Amino acid sequence: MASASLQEAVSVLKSTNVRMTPQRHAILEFLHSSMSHPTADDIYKSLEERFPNMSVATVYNNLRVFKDAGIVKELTYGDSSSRFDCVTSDHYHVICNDCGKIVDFHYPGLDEVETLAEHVTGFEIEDHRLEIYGTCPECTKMSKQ
Amino acid sequence: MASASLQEAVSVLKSTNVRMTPQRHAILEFLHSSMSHPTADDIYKSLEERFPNMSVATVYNNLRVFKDAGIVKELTYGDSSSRFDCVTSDHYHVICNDCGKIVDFHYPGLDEVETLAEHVTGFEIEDHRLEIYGTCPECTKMSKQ
DNA sequence: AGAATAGATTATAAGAATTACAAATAAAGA
DNA sequence: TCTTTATTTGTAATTCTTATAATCTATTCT
Repeated sequence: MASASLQEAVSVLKSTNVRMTPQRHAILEFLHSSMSHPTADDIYKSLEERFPNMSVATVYNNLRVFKDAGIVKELTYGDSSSRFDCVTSDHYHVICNDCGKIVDFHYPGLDEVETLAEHVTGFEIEDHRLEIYGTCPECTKMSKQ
Repeated sequence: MASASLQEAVSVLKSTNVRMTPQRHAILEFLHSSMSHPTADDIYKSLEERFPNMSVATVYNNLRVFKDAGIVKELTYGDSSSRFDCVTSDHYHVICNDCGKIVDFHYPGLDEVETLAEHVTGFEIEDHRLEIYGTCPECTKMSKQ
């Protein structure tokens, strides 16, 4: 299942003038296999063994390429590093305010909101971002002790 | 109307053990008068004349104090600076992918999403963030020329 | 009011994340 | 295979944000 969406991502890239390099493939592979919404540095470190000479710049460059191609999303968090998530199915993120854990949350896309925003603001809407914040069960338990 | 919500913010702060200083008042004042979701640096620069000796650290410190008190929200954007928005009524943001313009968009709160997320994930949900991305009318016009 | 206490500000320096740049390298099509 | 052009690399630089310690100011207690 991971390999299917990975193949899809690869073919999306091929359809533009983006070349497939071993580094790119490895980054995509890691993103698709990982359920943990890794940071750029996570990716860099995880590929250190296979690509001892790879530069951090390569990771950032390619994440931007993937973002522009629409196959990867960036989740930003003020001071701390961004996290990256491959676009697979419609899902949102529930994030713990205490420990930072990110849990996927499946919910139908908010098309209605996009449509209304389009009418009200005159923008050509392309996308939206929804995140839900709270305290995860583990941290709740901790704080009650 | 700006002064009413400003007064409210001030009294929220007073109810905790947060002291009201001239700098804090000025930062709050600017946030409430500004419709532009300023960055920390915008705030710093705008108060340069009135407070020639104010430190950038003071701006950041106090924005954090305000965030913790729940009267200010931070909007984060990966590489670029965070923007800050005073919490007034229920509204979301529509953001232009080209020029970065931020437009307020009034929409009823997504309570239903929060409730469902709570049930599905077991989190104690506190909050959510929704942003809608697209191209503003001006940038759309530009690109069609 | 005056002294003590706790909180706030300032200035600077450090830290971390991300990008810019130029040279070297490698992919894809002719 | 050869050529063109995208990509990688390594490093330096930039930018945003925070840590720290000294100074200052507001509040509390007597």
